[in-house]
Amino acid sequence: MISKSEKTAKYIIEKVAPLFNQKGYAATSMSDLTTATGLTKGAIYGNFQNKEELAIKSFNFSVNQVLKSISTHQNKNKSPLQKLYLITDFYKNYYNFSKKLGGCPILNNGVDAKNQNTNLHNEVVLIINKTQTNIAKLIEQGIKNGVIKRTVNSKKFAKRLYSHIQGAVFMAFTMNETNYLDIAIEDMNLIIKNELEN
Amino acid sequence: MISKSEKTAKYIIEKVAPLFNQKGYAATSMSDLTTATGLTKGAIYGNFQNKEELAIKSFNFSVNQVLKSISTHQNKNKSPLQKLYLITDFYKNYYNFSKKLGGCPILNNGVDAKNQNTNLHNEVVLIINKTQTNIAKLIEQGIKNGVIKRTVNSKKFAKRLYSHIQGAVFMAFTMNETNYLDIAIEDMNLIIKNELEN
DNA sequence: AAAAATTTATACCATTTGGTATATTTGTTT
DNA sequence: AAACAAATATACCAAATGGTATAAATTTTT
Repeated sequence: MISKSEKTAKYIIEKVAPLFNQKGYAATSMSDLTTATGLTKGAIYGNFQNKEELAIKSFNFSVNQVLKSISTHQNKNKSPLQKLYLITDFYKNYYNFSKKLGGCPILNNGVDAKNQNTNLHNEVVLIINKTQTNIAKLIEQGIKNGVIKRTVNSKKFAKRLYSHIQGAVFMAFTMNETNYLDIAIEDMNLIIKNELEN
Repeated sequence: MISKSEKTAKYIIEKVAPLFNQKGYAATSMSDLTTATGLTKGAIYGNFQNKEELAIKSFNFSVNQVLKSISTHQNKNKSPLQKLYLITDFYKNYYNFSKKLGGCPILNNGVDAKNQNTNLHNEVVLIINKTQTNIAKLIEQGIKNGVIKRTVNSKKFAKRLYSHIQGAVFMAFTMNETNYLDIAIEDMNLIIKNELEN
């Protein structure tokens, strides 16, 4: 059975996550949160210990939106190599997708939390490591299956891919130009084709 | 003759720029600024209209530190192609270099100002456009000199290079791992060699 | 439906926020 | 050195900050 507070806790996070994502931890005030939810401080502090806990759960909520969507997208193909192409393909629409979340949660919280909120920052690092590990695993699978060159350094490639994508995400958002994503995707697809494929 | 206030204005900016860069505009309070400078609000508001003006001037100060350093580095060679290599080479030490500034001002303010401070964000866009134009000009010079392939799209390449670098800067800082920069530099150098050089 | 437990709203707290008016100090001219 | 101007410090402002104690309302259990 789902309790009342579990429901409202979820409701609060949904309403509040885009705000934290846009404005950052410190710049998002309690009054921002009450107006966004239409609830009072009592309701918020009744469901979360403090602002930080809410911010971290909001970040994880936003990130999970992204991860779930990537995962769904990747289910279109079973080949690890094609799953890699589906990652770059996912980011074709990432500007519009993440705009609904208030921007890319990894980028925004990575920068915002860096010198402000250690716990939140650790959360970001965790997610990045997790994602990179997943990419590396795909490559190792591809190597096993014989579709990816045995010489490829899986961890290094994961870093390359992630770094490349996040750079394009940053540029797309600050310059308000989705073109940056297209360019990076083109780049990555070529790299996968030329350097990975057997 | 340099006036007293010009001196202190400069002093304030120097002391305050890293703070704004680290914490962001909204999260940097006036009391942060007074403690960092050892001055009072009176002194600060006597030299700057408001927090925003100081933040923008601080950003430009930080960015100029970067631009001047790149420029000096580039003076080591006159060939436009070599000047491109000197850009990627500059970023080899960018982690330690920009750490002194409180992080990469472009990255930090690009993300922070995006949904918070339009004027500051416009400043970031201006600098990025300026830098990309400079890169594009180098390529066009290289084409004229016959060292760079005539087929290269200078503006597109500038975007690629900038995006690639900023991605590595983001990853290096959030993951606290300079390795990301090395990987991106290796990548870019190869791209320059394989796609640009005649 | 009554009682108990949970959840939300209200009213408050000390502290801090960006900003200003004015007094005091400092530097510059005469 | 006196008079003037410029720059800095002090004292203040209303509004907003994150957070809490408690009262009121709502669920849940009996």
